[in-house]
Amino acid sequence: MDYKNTLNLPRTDFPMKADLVQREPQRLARWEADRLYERLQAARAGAPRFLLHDGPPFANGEVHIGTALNKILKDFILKHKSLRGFRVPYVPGWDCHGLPIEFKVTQEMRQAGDVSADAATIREACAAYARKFIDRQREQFKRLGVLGAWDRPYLTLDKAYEAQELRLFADLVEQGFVYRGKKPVYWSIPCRTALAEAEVEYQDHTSQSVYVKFPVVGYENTYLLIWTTTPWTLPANLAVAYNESFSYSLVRVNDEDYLVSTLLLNQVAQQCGWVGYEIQRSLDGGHFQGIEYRHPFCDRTGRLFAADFVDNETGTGFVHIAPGHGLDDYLLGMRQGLPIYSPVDDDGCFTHTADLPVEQQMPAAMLGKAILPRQGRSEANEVVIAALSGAGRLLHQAAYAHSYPHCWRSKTPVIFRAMDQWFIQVDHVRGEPQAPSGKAPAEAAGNDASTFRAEALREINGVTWVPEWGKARIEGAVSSRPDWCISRQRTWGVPIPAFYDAAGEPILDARIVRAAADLVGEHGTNVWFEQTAEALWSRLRPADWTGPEAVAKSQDTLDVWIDSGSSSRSVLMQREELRPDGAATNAWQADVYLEGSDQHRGWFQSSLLLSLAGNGAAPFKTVLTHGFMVDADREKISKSKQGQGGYDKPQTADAYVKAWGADILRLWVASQDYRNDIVVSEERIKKVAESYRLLRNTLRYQLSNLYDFDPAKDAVSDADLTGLDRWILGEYGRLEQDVQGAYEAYEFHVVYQRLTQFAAVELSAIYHDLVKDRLYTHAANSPTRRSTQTALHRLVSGLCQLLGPVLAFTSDEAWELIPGHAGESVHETVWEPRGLSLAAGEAARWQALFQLREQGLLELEKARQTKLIGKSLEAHVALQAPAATFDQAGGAPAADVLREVLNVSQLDFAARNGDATEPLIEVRRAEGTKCGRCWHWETDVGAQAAHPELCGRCVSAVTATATP
RNA sequence: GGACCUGUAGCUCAGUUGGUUAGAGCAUGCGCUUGAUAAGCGCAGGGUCGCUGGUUCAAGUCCAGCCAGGUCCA
Repeated sequence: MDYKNTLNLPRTDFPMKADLVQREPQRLARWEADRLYERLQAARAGAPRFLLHDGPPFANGEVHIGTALNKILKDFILKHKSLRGFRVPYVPGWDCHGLPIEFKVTQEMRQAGDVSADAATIREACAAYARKFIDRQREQFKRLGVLGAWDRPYLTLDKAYEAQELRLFADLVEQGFVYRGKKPVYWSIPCRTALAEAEVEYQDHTSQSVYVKFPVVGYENTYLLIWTTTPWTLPANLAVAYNESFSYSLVRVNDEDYLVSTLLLNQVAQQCGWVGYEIQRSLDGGHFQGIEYRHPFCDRTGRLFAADFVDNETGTGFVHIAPGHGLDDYLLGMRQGLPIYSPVDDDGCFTHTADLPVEQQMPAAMLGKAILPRQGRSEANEVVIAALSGAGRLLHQAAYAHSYPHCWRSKTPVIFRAMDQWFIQVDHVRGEPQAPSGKAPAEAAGNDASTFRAEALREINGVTWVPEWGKARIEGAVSSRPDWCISRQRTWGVPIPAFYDAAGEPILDARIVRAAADLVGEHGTNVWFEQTAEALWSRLRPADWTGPEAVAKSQDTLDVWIDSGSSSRSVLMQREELRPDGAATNAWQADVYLEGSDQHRGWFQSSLLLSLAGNGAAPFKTVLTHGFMVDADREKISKSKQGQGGYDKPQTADAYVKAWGADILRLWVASQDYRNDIVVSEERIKKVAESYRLLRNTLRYQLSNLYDFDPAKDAVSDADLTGLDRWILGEYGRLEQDVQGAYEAYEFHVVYQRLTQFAAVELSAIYHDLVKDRLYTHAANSPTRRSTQTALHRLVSGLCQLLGPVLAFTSDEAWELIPGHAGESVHETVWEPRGLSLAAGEAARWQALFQLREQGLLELEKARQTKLIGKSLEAHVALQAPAATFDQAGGAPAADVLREVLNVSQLDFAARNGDATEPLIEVRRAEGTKCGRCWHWETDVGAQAAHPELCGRCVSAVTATATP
C-alpha cells in the first residue's frame, strides 16, 4: 500500500520560480489600483512623522543604475520606518532647469532649422522636454517598487515652486546677502556664458608656458623671473607675488641678474638652458616688500606682495598676478586695492577697459586678438609672446602638458575672466546693510564668528553625518567656498528679477523680488521672458519707490543649485502632508537626506546655506551618503566605456530590471555596504540572485507547511511549544533584534547578511531539515506538528516583515499567502516581535545539544563515506557524552531530542565514564525494518496486522488522520 | 597636484581597547537524498589580511611611505 497520501506533505501556491520580470508589474498595478500609498498615509494619519526628503534627480535621460541605487536605498528607509509604525510621506522630486536640457533642446531646434526662437519659445520647449523625461523616469522609479506620491511630485519648474524659491531669494536680498560684483568666473568662449564649477571638467591640454623677465625698478639689469602657462593673461598683470617663507637667490647669467626661488633654481636653470650661472647672493622674502617692477610690454609698474599660495614645486617662486583672471589673484588684488582688471570681451578677445588709463594698457596691436585656440594656436598668446620676444623679455618658451579646465559642452578650454555677476556673500554678517553693488565683500571676515560662514559651520555640528567623515567633507566645502556666484547667462532657469537703470546700475530689491514671486506664482517664470521691461517694471515697482527708474530687465537666470537648494522652502515648508505633528521650532526639518557623496559640495551644501540663511536652520537632521557605482574592475562606470562596448548592457535601471526584476536589484543594493563603492557586475548580481532563491525557498517551505494551519484555532502557547520550536524562536528573537538594529543604523548590508545566513544555517540546514519528519509524518493535528506550525507561522510572518523593505514584491507576495493575512499588504503592517527570549539554562542546554549534534554529524558522514549508511535514518547512534555535557544536555531524556536533531532512527545517550572530555560516538546500522511511511527503521514494523509495512507510531498517525 | 575615503578567501561581508592555527554566507569540488526536487543535507578545498618598512614580547588591528581605485577640489 502506498502511504504517501497519508502524509501531510507540503503544498502551496507560492511558486518556486519567482518570474519577477513578468509578475512584479502585476503586483505593482494592484498596489496602484488599491492606492496603497494613499491608504497607508491615511492609516497612519495620527502616527508620528518620519520625513525623508528626496533629492531631485535631473529630468534628463533614462534612470541610470546609480540613480536607481539612490532611490532604492531611500525606499528601504521609507518602508522600514513605515513598518515601525511611523507616518512616512514621500514626495519625489525632479530638478528641471539647467544647461543640459537647454543645450539639448536648442540643438534639436537648430537641427530642425529653427534658429530664431526667442527665449520664451525655447523655454516652452525645455519644459516639454523635462516633462517628457519626468514621465519616463517616474515609470522607471515606480517599477523599482518605490512607494510614494508619484502623481504629485515636486518639480522645480512648477510655478508654485519657483514662486517660493523667489521668496526665499527675496529674504536673502533683504538680509543683505546678495551683491553684484566683478569677479573671475569660468567663461566658455563658444557658449558665451559663465560656467558653474560643476560645468567645468578637467582635460589634458598643452599650453604655451613662458619664463618672463620683469625688470626691477631701481636695479639695473635685474629681473624678477615669473613663469606662466597662460601668456594671454600678461596684459592684465598688475602685481607679482612671492612667498615670505622661501629663500631666493640673485643669479647672474650672461651679465643679467635674475631673482629666483633658491629651491627652484636648478629646475629653472635646466629649463632655460643656463650654462654656468653664478649665485650673487641669497635673499629672504622680507627683501621684496615695496619693490616695484616694470611691466614687460605695457607702460606701467607693479608691486610685489607676499602670498601663501606661492609654491615651490613649479615655476620660479614669483607668481604673476592678474586679479581679473584668477581666484588667488583676485583675492590678493582685493586685499591690495588693485583693480579687477580683465581686458577681455565676451568673445574672448583682447580689449581695453575703463579700469586703467588707456596709455597704460596693452599696445593697440593686441586688441581684438582671440584667446581661444584655433588649430592649436591662440592669437592672443602669440601676440603676447611676440611682444615679449620683441622687448627682450622672453627668457624661455616651451609647450607644457597639464590638466586644464574645459567647458563640458563645447569641450574647449575655459578662461577665467572677471565680470559682473550676482553673488551671495558667504561671509556676510546678518543685519548689516546689503553690500553695495559693484563692491566685493571685505576679505578676512572668514575668522569672524558673526559671519554667515561661521554660522553655517556651527549648524553643521548639529547635524548627524553618516558616515562620520561626511562632516569633514561639508566643513571643507563650506569653509573653503568663495562667494557663491548665482547668476547665469542662460535662458532655461528661474530669472533673477533685477532691473537696470538708465546708467546701467542694477536694481535688486526684496519688495520687487516678492512682487515678482507673486507674478510668477500666478503665471510661471515665462512671464519674465514674455513681457517687456517696461511692463514688468510698472507691474513690480513698489508704490513708494524712490530709487532710480528701471529701463531694462535682467537677462540672467539663477544658478540651478538655487533651484534644488530651495526645496526646504518650496517643498518641506509648503506641502500639507509633510507638515510635522507638533508646532516645535524647526519641526519642518527633514529627518533624513540621502544622496551620493558628491552632494556634500552640491545639494547638501546649497540646501544648508539657503535654508540656514532663509529659514534659520539646516533643513536636515541626518545626512546619509552613499558611494558610486563601479564596474567589475572597480572602476567607475563610464559612458565612454559603454560606447567602446565595455558593458553588455546599457547601464540603466531598466536594463537591469528587465533582466532580473526589481527585487533582485533591490537585494543587490542591500547586499553591499553602500558607504563604499558599489560593484555592478554580472557575477555579483548572479550571486545575489542565488541568495534570492535561498530566501524565496525559505519562505516557500514555511508557507507550504501551513496549508492546514489556522492561527486562531491551532496556535500553541509559548509554554507548550516543543523544545526545538522554542529554540528556533529564540534564535529568531536574536535575528529580529539584530536586523532591526541594522535597519535603524541604515546598515542594510547587515540586514542582508544576517537574514541570508539565518535562512541558510538556522532554518534550511537545521530547523527546516529536522522538523520535516514531524510535519509530514505526525498526525495533522498532533501537538508536535501544531507546535512547529505555530513556530513556522511566526517565523514566516516575521521574516516577511523583516524582508519587506528590501524584497518589496516577494515579501508582499508571500505575506498574502500566510494564513490569517489575506487581503492586506505587508507594507501596511506594523512590525511586532515574534521571537522568544530563552532563559540562560534553556539556551545552554540547546548549545550543548547542538555541540553533540555537530560531532554526531561528523561520525555519520564517516559512516556514509564507508557506505555503511546512506541517509541518516539508516543509522543507530550510540552516544556517550562526558558527564558534564550529559547533564547539561538534559541527561537521559535528551536521547529523544538528540535522535530528532541528528535525524537518525535510533539513538542511545549515556554519560561517559571517567574524566574524558570528548564524547564517544558510535554509528551502526539501525535495527529493525524501514517503515513504509515514515522511513524510520523500527523494530515494531508490522506489529499491527492491519498495516504490515508500518511502525507503531505511523499506525496511530494513520488511524488519527483516517478521516477523509 | 591637494583633501578625504576604500583595499580581508572567486563574490559579499565579520573581525571587539593589537594577544591562541584569520571567521560567516554564497559560489566551487566530492558525496548523500529524491516526500521543499530546475529543491534539500553533509564534507572538503580555498586567504603571504593591497605592497614595503617601522613600533611591540605580539599587528589584519598602531605609525610612515608606496601602489591601485573612488569622491571632491585645483
